[in-house]
Amino acid sequence: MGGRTSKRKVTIRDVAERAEVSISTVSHTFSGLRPISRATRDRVLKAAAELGYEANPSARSLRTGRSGLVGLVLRPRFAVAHTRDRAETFNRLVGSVATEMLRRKVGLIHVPELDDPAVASVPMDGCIVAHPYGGDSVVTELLRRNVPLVTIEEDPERPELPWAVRLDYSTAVSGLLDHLREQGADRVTLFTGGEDNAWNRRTRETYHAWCERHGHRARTELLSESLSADSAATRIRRLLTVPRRPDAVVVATSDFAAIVVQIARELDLRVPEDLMVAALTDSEHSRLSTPPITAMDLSHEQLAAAGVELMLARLAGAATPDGPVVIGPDLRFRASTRRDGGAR
Amino acid sequence: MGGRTSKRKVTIRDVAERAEVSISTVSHTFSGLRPISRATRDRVLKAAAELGYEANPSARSLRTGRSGLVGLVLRPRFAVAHTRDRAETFNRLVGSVATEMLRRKVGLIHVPELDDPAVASVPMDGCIVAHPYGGDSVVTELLRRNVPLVTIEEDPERPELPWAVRLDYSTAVSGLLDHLREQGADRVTLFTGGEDNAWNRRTRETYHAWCERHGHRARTELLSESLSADSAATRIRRLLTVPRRPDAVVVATSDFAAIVVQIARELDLRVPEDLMVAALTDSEHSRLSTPPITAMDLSHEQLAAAGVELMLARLAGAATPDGPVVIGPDLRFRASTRRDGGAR
DNA sequence: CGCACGCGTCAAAACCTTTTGATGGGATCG
DNA sequence: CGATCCCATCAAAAGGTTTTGACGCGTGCG
Repeated sequence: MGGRTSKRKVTIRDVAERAEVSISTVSHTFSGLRPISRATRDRVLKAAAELGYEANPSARSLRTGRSGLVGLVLRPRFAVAHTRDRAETFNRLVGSVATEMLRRKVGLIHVPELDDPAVASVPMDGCIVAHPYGGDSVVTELLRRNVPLVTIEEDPERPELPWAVRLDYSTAVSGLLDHLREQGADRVTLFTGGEDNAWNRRTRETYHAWCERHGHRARTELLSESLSADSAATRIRRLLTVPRRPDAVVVATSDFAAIVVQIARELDLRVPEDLMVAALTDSEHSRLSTPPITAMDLSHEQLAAAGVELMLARLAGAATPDGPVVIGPDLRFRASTRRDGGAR
Repeated sequence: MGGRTSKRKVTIRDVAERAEVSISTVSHTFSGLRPISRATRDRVLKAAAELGYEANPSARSLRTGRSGLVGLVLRPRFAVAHTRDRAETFNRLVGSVATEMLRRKVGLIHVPELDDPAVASVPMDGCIVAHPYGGDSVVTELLRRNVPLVTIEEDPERPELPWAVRLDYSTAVSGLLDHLREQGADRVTLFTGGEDNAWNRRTRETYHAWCERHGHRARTELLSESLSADSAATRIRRLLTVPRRPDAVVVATSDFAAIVVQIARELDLRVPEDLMVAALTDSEHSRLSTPPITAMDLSHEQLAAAGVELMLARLAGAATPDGPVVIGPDLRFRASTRRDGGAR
């Protein structure tokens, strides 16, 4: 290496010396907080450019108390999940939050760990928590630390937090159930997920309310997200060979919905004629299945955009909103629920 | 709010006062750099817990010169791309880097902007640059700043940088061309992308080398990634209605490959009998098309895993490797190139 | 002519850590 | 008993920035 690139970083002091001004003058030149004469400014700018000066971000945020960075925590640690369904959800969520942040030129940090003292904590001005659990410990911790918080989907135990974006499950899930009924379904069973988050809770609630409203006998089965494909298949097979089996199932995850379709074929049940299948989240599984599976798309992109906007507004000092921003999930009607052949 | 949560953050000084020890003793208690007696340690730990002390990350990294964070820059600003193809690529890449970093409990920062002085720079110990352009300006800047750098895919103008992960296009693309030839293709045209990155360069080079090796007349057409679907369609239509039109096309992006299939149908060309189609990147477009399109999968997950591992090794002080880590892309043979009906 | 004020600049404080040389006391060894 | 060493702790420096009170000088106004 040439002697050109020395190990030591160039600091504001180096610039000041070279421009023959004080340190504070250099700072003011960049911040514009105090007026600087034209001549001095030019000298400082020239010196800074020649030296390749770049303010040390740690020193800056130590002083100002702000880092210009926003944290992101994904609650179900999708990362450890190995199913393609969850990977797609994770990727879409992370990708769209990142896209939104990049567009606004604010740095985004994936927070590795909040509790573990062995893991260095990160300098963030605020934190977005996506898909918190009920009474989520990460939310608790962030509240304790006074870190401005925005949640994507609510913490079901903290409906009072107004800085949140949430999906309107009530309308969408009712719409889906209405559709199944219209298509002739009589015994709709819900295969719900086991994680305690808004998605599972609200869809379940809506299902029960809808059943009550329509005098439909509510029937739910637990199909934990953590099941392997094989265990899920075994369990599904059992659930479909029961007396008075359902003629329509709404499955939480779309990979399990695809398995339902597969098992149905195995059992010589035609989809949708003998069994309709719908999923409460959309992914390539539902789209590539034969027949393609009706699904509720969780609008991750819209959730992310609204969440980021909310966070930046909050950091900019906006007033506390009255309540969460509400986004409508999109229903994607496909062949797995259309007995009439797709007129809709 | 109760007076419990005061605005001021609790610092190491508060802990020291409460535990009636010096500041340095508190620091040593946590770092373990110097021995601390059992009694004192307990007192300090208790005080810290009661106060909810958390070291200020900025102050820490100012002092130590390390932040424990790794930056990530995606080079083609996929973010501004609106095609689903690019969104999927972006999501997969970002998602798998994030997954890999979370698994290792190191914070990851999406770097919003490196050149723009108006955008605050970020505290990172190293930076991963994915899919750099030839002579990439971001790479230049990072080298100038002495930031430890790892690239995912090489900067084509800087083949000498050993801290890199790259794909072995030579084998994969040759394999794809061999396959087309086996299936009876005689006039293979390459529809290449316009961006100057390793993917476009290396695939083009391999194509030309392969043509030379087999006495095949090389024919390439530029199909810029930035074209809208409509403009791409127009251009593709023209390219397929030329005298002595190709009987196989290898298309850079999979969304354009899907358009090729569509136009072929429009022109009454059967795929693959009259025209074979393959893509140099895989996405839902290629999988959902009818017929499904043969594609080269860019193994983003493997690239990400290797890139992250390389970065952490570098930060941990590993020796400079001899050369880039090489990953093999996966060929996904599908109906769009199988005249023999899928025996492979 | 005297006073107030605005402008451009400077010096110093503050932000919170980690690191390191120094210190004092007790144990160990010759 | 004196010299040596180790252990636990402390005080102070250093890291690079932003912010703010102060200062000197010229200008405008009464």
